[in-house]
Amino acid sequence: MPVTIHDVAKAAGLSIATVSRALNNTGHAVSDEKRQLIHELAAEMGYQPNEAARSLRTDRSQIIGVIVDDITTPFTPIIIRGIQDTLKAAGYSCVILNTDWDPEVEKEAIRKLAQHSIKGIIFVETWHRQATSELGLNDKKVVFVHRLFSLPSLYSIVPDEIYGARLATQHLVDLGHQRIAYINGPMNYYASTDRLKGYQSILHEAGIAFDESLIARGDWEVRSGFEAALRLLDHPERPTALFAANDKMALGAIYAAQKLGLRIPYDLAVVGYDDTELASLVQPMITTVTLPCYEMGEAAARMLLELLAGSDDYKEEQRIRGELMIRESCGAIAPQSGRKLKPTAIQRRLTMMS
Amino acid sequence: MPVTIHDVAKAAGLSIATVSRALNNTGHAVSDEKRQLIHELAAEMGYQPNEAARSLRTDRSQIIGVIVDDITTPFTPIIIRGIQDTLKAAGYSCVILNTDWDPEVEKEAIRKLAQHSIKGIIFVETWHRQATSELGLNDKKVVFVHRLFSLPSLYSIVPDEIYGARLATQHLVDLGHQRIAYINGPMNYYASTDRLKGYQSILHEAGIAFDESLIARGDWEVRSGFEAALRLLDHPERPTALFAANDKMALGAIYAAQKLGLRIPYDLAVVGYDDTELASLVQPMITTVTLPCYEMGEAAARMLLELLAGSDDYKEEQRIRGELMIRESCGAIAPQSGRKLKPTAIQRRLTMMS
DNA sequence: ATGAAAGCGCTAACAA
DNA sequence: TTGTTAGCGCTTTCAT
Repeated sequence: MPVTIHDVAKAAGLSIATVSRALNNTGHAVSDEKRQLIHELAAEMGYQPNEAARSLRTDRSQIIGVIVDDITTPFTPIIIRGIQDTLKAAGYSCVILNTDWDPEVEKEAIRKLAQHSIKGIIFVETWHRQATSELGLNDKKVVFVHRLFSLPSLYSIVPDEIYGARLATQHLVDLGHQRIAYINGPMNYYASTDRLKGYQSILHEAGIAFDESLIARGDWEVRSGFEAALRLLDHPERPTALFAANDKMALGAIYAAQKLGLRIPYDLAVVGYDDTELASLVQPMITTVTLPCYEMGEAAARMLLELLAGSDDYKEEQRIRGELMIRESCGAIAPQSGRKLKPTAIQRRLTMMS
Repeated sequence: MPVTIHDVAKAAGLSIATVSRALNNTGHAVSDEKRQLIHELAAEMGYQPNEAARSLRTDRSQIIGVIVDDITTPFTPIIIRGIQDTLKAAGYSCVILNTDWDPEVEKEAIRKLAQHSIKGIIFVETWHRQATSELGLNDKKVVFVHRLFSLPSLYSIVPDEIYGARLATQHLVDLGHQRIAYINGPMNYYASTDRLKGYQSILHEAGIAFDESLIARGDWEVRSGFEAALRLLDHPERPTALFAANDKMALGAIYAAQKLGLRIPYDLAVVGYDDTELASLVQPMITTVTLPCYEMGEAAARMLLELLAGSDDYKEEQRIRGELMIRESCGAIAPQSGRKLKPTAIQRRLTMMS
């Protein structure tokens, strides 16, 4: 039988009201003496306030719902960690619900959360965003992270795809490349359209004419990168560099180049995107741009915390920047590039392996 | 203002008790007519029972706590999905808490869960198992999944490592290999000791003498597999096959072989373990044994459900079997192996790529 | 500064 | 078959 506030009150010879006040650091005055006594007793007796009773009474819990579409992607768990760490520091816990891209399951999840006098909800990569307006969720605070398809919206955190693509492309330009091919992802992803924009903007700034024939489209998978690169490298004026919209397609491109007898990075420099584990595991290790998942999670949690704290100004969509991870596939650390960068731990490891 | 049971009762012209009984399918009799009316009304009004009130009253919630050590491994999210899908079908939701291998955080997590009249807890890969006995968790049902270091115990679900290693080794033996090297993981993992046992048992059954000089140890990372294989392949009687205790080390071994000018799988057949995404992404694609994460999650959830249903017989540790994924690195599908297997979709894809 | 008491929404024992 | 009611453990007015 768990110890209740009554047990503590009895032990202290005080009323439950006083115990509650002492323990909750409410504004209400409690003499230091009794407060101290109560705290000691509570700790000693192992008193754990019953959260169900507390939230029944106050209609607020310290729980945030996190609804994710797919917990098995490489990105989602990291976003969750960012959210959880930030929220934990503020005294909240998370209920994580996985919807598996099923709008019905998502509705059900929202219903579940609504039952629990949840304070707010963070949607991760959620498809069925329209959920907000439905389901009497109006009063709850809602934040979105990592929008994949839907329109830009208030209260959301997304990666700065344009910036990331600019980083990648600029790096290739800095390395002296003029003919830079680009393998894009499927059309309906923001990651595709924005990364293309970033690529184009750097080309423009560098005074390099945009060449449609240097663009191909894949479906994020290795295979599609392989096939796209095969076509791209068949170009009469073969590109000397290639930027792929994700690491898997970059890997496919590397395989294609190797099949054609081209050496990476000497005959073709390759840069990927996402910085998935893959990028630092394969040979050559892939230079890539990080998707700042952890930071996105943090930002989402912070935004929700602000909302919860009563800040009622509209929150604009917030873009989080990733960074360039220079590794082997781009040639930046190869001796003949003319530039010697201080090798990172990963780069040193690589050197020893090859 | 959310609609309560009182609102429904008033609308139906009945007492709240009747509404409660109708909605909860309790044993208590309710006339079909009123039951129907109540259900319609509840749906129409969007009635959501307040879970806090319900669990305050009944001291039981439909929530299961899932405590994981590291949500960012490739395995944990899949285990979670297995747990969640199974539990959801039984009407439970999960609270997922990530401890980041910190025993203090774990204690805190358990405390948090205890406050919420949680029904049971599933620990995933948890280091600090001793938690069970502490913290007044005695009355709660607890199940463990994927023990990494601790002793075998009741109420736990683990992968059948010995079986998996037997699968891998037998495959190599079937392919005609006699000198099969093995790269093990760190000593303190069950995955290491048991996979070694499986390897040895097949050798024994095949009448192949165990040769200590064919064994090396890595730390699960690519680099260690690379170095281990370099040593192993330097053997006067070079092994013709190599089994690595995980996919990353298998990849390292492949790199080592390639560096030595050996062709995979012709000069060296390689089999990995875990079936991480990596295994089907690299060239050559790695033959490997699956770690049945989803099934382990399912089994854990089922075990907890049984416990919750009142089954009070002790549950022995349950071992879940993975399966062999035949791909390129072992030579089983190469023409000169003398055996032609029906290629899987993945294998077909691979053929097209090489 | 402290206590008494109401009541959050619900379930279940008891009455009718 | 239905209704009345106590009370789960807590916070928070209102008294004192």
